[in-house]
Amino acid sequence: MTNKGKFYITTAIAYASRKPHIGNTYDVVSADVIARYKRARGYDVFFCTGTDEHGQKIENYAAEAGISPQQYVDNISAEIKRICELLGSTHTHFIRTTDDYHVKAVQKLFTKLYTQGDIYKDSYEGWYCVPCESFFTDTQAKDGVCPDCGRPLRREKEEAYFFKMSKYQDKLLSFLEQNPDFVTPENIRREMINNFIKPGLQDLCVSRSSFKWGIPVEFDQKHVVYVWLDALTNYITALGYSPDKKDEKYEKYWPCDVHVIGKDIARFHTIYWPIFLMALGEPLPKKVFAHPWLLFGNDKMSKSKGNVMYADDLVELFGLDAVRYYLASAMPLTTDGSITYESVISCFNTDLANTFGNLASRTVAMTKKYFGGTVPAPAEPTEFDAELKEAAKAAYDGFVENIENYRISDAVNSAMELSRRANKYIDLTTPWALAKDESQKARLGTVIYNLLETLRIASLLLTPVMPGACGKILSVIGADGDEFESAATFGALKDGYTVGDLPILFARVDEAKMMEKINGDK
RNA sequence: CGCGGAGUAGAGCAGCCUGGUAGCUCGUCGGGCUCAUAACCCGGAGGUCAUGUGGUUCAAAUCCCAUCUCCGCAACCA
Repeated sequence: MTNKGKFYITTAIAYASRKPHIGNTYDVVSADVIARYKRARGYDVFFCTGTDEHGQKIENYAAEAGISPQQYVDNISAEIKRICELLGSTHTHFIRTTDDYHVKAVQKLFTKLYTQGDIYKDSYEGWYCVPCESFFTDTQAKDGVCPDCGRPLRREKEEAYFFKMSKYQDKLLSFLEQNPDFVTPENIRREMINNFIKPGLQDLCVSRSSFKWGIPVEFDQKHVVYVWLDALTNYITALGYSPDKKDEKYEKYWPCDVHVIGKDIARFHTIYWPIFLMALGEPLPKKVFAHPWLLFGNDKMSKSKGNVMYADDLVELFGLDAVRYYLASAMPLTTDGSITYESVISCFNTDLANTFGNLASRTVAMTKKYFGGTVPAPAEPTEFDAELKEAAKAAYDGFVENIENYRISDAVNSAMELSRRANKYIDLTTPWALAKDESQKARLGTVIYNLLETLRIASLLLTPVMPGACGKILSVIGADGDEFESAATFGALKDGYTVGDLPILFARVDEAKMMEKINGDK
């Protein structure tokens, strides 16, 4: 496989305050699908995810739990890491903002920005809740009470360091105007330009002195670095970046090819992050992919609504491949996606059990029944064969085109479309009828070969999404070493191989029974 | 008030940029097949594409304008 160069992909780091629900993990799954795909194409992939572990909220939660903030984030971070692994994430690095190398790099970079005049000392003013020890914005505090505890807020001031956003505003605007592809989807870019940049950027508060749980400012120890200068810089510190020395890894992988994030933090990634990098004199990332949210039905998932779904439960009920498939296929590009147990069951039965799993099952079964399990060599093609080959080509092209543009659900659907087409091919060619006529043996061989080959192609395409099931199929039909790009060529499957046993990959789910089980567990 | 989306068959979505017989999945009704996980295949029914019987055009879901409804953002909560 030829090396196509490097590919650096990141997810947003998860805030280590609470256990994440399935919607929070979409980042990781979608980034993992892309990372696996890129690796399969021959890229040297660096895939980074991790946890954001500082801040007032964590300090408060730790105090409630009666443990130190460090103990608290150790627990949550381990839990988040476990969930990433449970979901099959193939990240190459898991960063924690409490990691020593990150802390040191952030301190140095803060000092550098201060020394060069991008950071200055002033005071921060906002609505403050004394019991919660938290500041809130005007919109958050619109009723004059704390959005967390409901008690009255009061106007407070504290000393803080600020970053001069205004200084880089024009540069950022022209960058965004000249790089319309920087943000996907495009509407986010318009929103940022119109709402924030054109009216004039406010300087950003980058330190706090009202709480302690954060990275101390080197030259002014009563301050800790506040949020974004700590969190966003993970993308470069993970590669060993520090203002005074750039690691070899940094030189190799930066700039980032794509930051996968939720749309809610688009502002920080398309405005503050590029500006921080400009100030540091480093190249900007190539793309920010801001995906929509995964809603429960039509509602935002929240504990108080009792509609939260977790990765653990879904994987236990449906299996890893199915959960990944659902997430990859159910998320539209610009509007929010939706998940319910019913929709997962329906997707599972329709796409995975009936269409894809059953295609694999019947194809392998016919190979055994008609050819003793040996992959037959193809003979003279007919028009049905040509149509199937065209469909395979279209599936490959569609998959690649879509995934390269981060249209993951469209990519998945391209592959599934091929499976549907193959099921139709079986009806058109009626192999069971051919089998009754000895003179049709060669024709039957061609049909079975074409089906196995189609199965190989569909499986290769879907491997980044469902590595388990697809890997199993490929190994059973003797194609487990095949490169992704061989899916572009119909006929790459070698004949003469004896197929193995294929277990039921996706056993149909009885919706009523499954719902009973789910509701019983609650 | 501002900014960004969305409004297309019972449900979920695509199509809109680059106008030209309204498409996909599920569901539903009818038929076919038996290799397969009661799966698979074919066909039917079902939409005045939010509204304005608005503008541009030979032609508009697609471009323009106005209105209505829903959602998100509105800057220091990640």
